[in-house]
Amino acid sequence: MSSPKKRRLGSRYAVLGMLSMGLKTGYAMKKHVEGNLGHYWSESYGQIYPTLRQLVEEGLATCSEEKRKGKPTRNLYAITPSGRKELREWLVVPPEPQPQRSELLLKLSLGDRVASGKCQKLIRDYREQCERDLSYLGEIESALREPPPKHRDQPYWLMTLRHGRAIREAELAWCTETLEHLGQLAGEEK
Amino acid sequence: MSSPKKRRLGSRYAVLGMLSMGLKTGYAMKKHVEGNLGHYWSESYGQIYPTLRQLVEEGLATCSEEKRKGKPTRNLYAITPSGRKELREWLVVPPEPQPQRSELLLKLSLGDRVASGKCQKLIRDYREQCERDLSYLGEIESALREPPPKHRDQPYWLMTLRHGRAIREAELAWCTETLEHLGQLAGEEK
DNA sequence: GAGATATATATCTAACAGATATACGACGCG
DNA sequence: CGCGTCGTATATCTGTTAGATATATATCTC
Repeated sequence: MSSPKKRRLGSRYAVLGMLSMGLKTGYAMKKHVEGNLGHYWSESYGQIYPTLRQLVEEGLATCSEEKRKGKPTRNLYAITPSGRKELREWLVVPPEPQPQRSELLLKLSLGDRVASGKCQKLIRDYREQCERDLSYLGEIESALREPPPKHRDQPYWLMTLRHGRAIREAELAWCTETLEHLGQLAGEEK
Repeated sequence: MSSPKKRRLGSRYAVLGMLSMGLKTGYAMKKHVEGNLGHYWSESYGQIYPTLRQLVEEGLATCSEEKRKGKPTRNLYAITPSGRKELREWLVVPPEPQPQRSELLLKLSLGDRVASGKCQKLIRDYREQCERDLSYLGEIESALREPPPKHRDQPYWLMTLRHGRAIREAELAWCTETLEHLGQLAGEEK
């Protein structure tokens, strides 16, 4: 009885979280994910809109129509006290290890099947991606630090940015190391 | 016309890759993923078995029944030349950035909504997970280095292991740093 | 001989990514 | 002025995937 039920429900709490930050429309949430959370979260319309409807059904959010002259009517959502309660309860549950899936590492692990130059290209492309990510993270960080507004969540956002930076820098170093190893491997088989 | 179609199909190529390593049954593949690939790949029976059947349909693999006295009949699979070809073609395609989803960072970014001790617990639990991962990676690595067999893929497997190590060590350092920041935050609000 | 563990196959549900369809206003451009 | 494109906003569809469960037999352990 009382099976543990490991459903993930990430979208549900991501949406609740954005409601708790004051975001009001599904569209705004999608934009926020793309622009600010992209380095550690992703969300699609296909999850956001049904989730919002479900949250309203369950009483965790409310919805009101805003009719605007000339523009299409839009739905404005807001979190309710029970929504805040459920969010807080979820926030303190330690996350279980998430399934890992790195297409890059899967490809690299099968590198013996292709010419060695192809593997090196894979790693070089990835290194460039990491560098692009790092400059993107830098942009978000300066935007976040600059003006005086100081959003209440700012210190926490900085922690997630530092995480992104730490990971990307470690990957950069790994790319360099791995390119050396691949070079040695190519040399040996001459 | 000719839309790019960004289907991921990771399971398809993971299974093809395992066939190319000589793994013969769905069960063996699942065990291999759990025991050796766990740090960068995951796969479930629900993907492995239908994928094997589909590969046979498409001529990328063959299947033969092995009847054994006393034991249930099992299906033995093998990769075909066209299977190897399709695998090699996929291996050299640079992976597109994969969707990121870190439940830990999502929770941390909303840390303002809970008592500061709860956030610190989240990070401490995660740090322990990283330490467990590191010792698990160390076990795989020593098992891989020890005897003389020297599987042809061994050098590539070591590269993926070094990746896992690099990431976990970076996360460990980030945990320590983040715990300090959280401590300062808790102190300020006194 | 009872119960747990390992081998082996198969299938279901719900969660999720990515794409597409629709509609309207604003903006730029020649 | 008309055209295309971009930004706002909502909605839905398809295919991929995670995780759980059902089944059956052999072997190992107490």
